[in-house]
Amino acid sequence: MVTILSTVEAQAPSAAGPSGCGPVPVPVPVVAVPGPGVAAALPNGAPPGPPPVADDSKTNLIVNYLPQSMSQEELRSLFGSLGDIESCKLVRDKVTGQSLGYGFVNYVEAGDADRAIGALNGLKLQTKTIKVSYARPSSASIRDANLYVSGLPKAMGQKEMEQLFSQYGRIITSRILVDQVTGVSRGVGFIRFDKRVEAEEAVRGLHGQKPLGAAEPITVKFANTPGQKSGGALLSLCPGARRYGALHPPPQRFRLDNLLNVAYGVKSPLSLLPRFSPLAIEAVPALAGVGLGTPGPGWCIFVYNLAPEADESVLWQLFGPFGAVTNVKVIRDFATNKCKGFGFVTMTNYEEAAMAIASLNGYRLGDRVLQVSFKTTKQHKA
DNA sequence: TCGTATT
Repeated sequence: MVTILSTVEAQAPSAAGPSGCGPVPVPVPVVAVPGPGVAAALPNGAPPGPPPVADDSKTNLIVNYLPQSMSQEELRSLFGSLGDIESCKLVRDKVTGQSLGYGFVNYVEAGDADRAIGALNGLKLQTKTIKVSYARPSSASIRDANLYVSGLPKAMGQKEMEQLFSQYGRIITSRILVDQVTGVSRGVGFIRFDKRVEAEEAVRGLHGQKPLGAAEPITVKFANTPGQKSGGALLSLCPGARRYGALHPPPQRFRLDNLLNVAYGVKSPLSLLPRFSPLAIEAVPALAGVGLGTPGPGWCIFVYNLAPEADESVLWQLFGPFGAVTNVKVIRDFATNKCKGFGFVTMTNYEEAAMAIASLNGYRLGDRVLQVSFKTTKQHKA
């Protein structure tokens, strides 16, 4: 484990991840670094060129679309399974302390950052699909670059909207809101530009304009910032409610086939899943975190019949969709570093853990059938 | 008709 160090501020310029939402292929961004124009020696004899700013453009990741309940420690646990972490920060609301749903992970090694993108981008955690990409260098010029667009033709898709806006700058993300039932566009979307000046230009150029063939003009304005409310009464401040847990949203109805096929590309019909009931013996709320499971809060789950190549990200992918996962561990042979066939997962909430066990026990992962259960306590091991 | 991407 690595001690948390202060985040390095300065970064060399780099490209950001691709535009678009959700799990998308992440090309390794390479952008030429605009160097200083002059290379003259300094009076003090110091070497010419830029000051020795730390270049974390290849180690520092931004993680978006994190579940609301995910803590910084869980973020560290998730990404720490891929390599040593230099720093890790979950961004929170200054007033309430609530997660803003994104964070930064800076690895020691660039190769680990690259692997983390490959392993964790698109990971499903509860209701979210996280996005992992290289962080752009922090700068005031990239803030407040998010636009709200309404009045879009219902037939306009994300791609078309991007085409419309891309003439004004580089698009970081875009989204069109759709009716949850019908899936039809609500005519409302968001465009985040790389630079605020690009967004400003887009407002000037597109607000009140009619897209090609459209009947109505579109509205283009800056989107609300996270602090602003959009509708109902403002939630009362809850200074003490920084820790999730008690007020966890109920588990969703999971589509295992979707959730797991995305992660593994395997076919596994729900009909193959065992359906034993998650027994009630240990289901005494007051006893959560004791008895079964580990020291520390949560429910420890034993996972057996993992492949030798299994790593922590596999366990995150398997259990993350079911609810709050605080820790995962693959047990490896010391000499070979291969998985010894089993591992452990800690989940915060009993109901979610029980659902994960009920769903994943007997699940076929590749050519293996997993055995999943609550970890049994081996007492008195001195 | 406003989900949450720059520490």
